[in-house]
Amino acid sequence: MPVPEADTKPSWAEQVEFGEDEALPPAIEDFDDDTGVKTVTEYKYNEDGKKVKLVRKYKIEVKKVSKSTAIRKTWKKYGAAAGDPPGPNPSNTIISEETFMQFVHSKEQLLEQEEDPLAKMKGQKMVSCRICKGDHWTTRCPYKDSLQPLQESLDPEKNKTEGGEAGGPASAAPGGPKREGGVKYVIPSMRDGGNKRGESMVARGKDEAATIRVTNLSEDTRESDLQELFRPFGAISRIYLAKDKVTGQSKGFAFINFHRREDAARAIAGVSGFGYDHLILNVEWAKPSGNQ
DNA sequence: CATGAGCGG
Repeated sequence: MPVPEADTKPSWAEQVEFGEDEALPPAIEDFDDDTGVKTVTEYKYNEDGKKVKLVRKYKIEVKKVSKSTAIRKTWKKYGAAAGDPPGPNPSNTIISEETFMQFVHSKEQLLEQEEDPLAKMKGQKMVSCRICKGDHWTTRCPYKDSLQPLQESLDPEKNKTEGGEAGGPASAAPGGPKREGGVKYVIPSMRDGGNKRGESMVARGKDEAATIRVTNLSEDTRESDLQELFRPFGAISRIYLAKDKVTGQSKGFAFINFHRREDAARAIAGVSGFGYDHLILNVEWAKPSGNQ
């Protein structure tokens, strides 16, 4: 007598004993492209321990996906999910609301967000150049001599009456008759927004950074004496001998501006420690004066 | 001993 073949399916009682997840058939998803209705069929146990079939229908808003997403959708499932039907498996996947990410495009932006807004204010002048928008006064703009005359020559009238809108190279130049087709010249270092931070230091390197300070001057030293003393090192653009405003008495130190920084450097090397009158001179690079 | 003055917005 042949033994009846054992049923390959576990009995209902066994299924219960195995625990809920064990025996549940996988969920089935079906999507109708025409109606946009997704049907999800899944099996669960309700509170009474009864196995129930749950059919849910969703009206799906069909969205366009990116090309790379579309390609990913063609991938076959693998590993533990190899046997799953297409689409997300509700037993291990939750479709939630769209999550938006804020992308940071530069490190500076990131730092600005993290730093205390007040922290980055300290030591900064709240000033914006009318010519190049740099953080210096218009009168100190490194491009004052090149950019502004150019703007004025392009548009002499409008530039005079400027004052409504803040006029930079972008907004001041296109005011005239040719504004639509007019090409605004932007010097190379200022293209693409420029680098407002680095540029002022570079510009300073031209004249201001060629300033030396001489201390330990005797009180009867005059500007003309300094001129004689430093002239051999190179062309001097300015000499300032600090004096008391009312008495005119020398304060014993002076600033010498050279045209070329190398000359200033040689002057420091040559004159520092030099005996002048009854004193030994001290010469160093000058620091930029206090209020700029 | 010691870091000018002036121009603006």
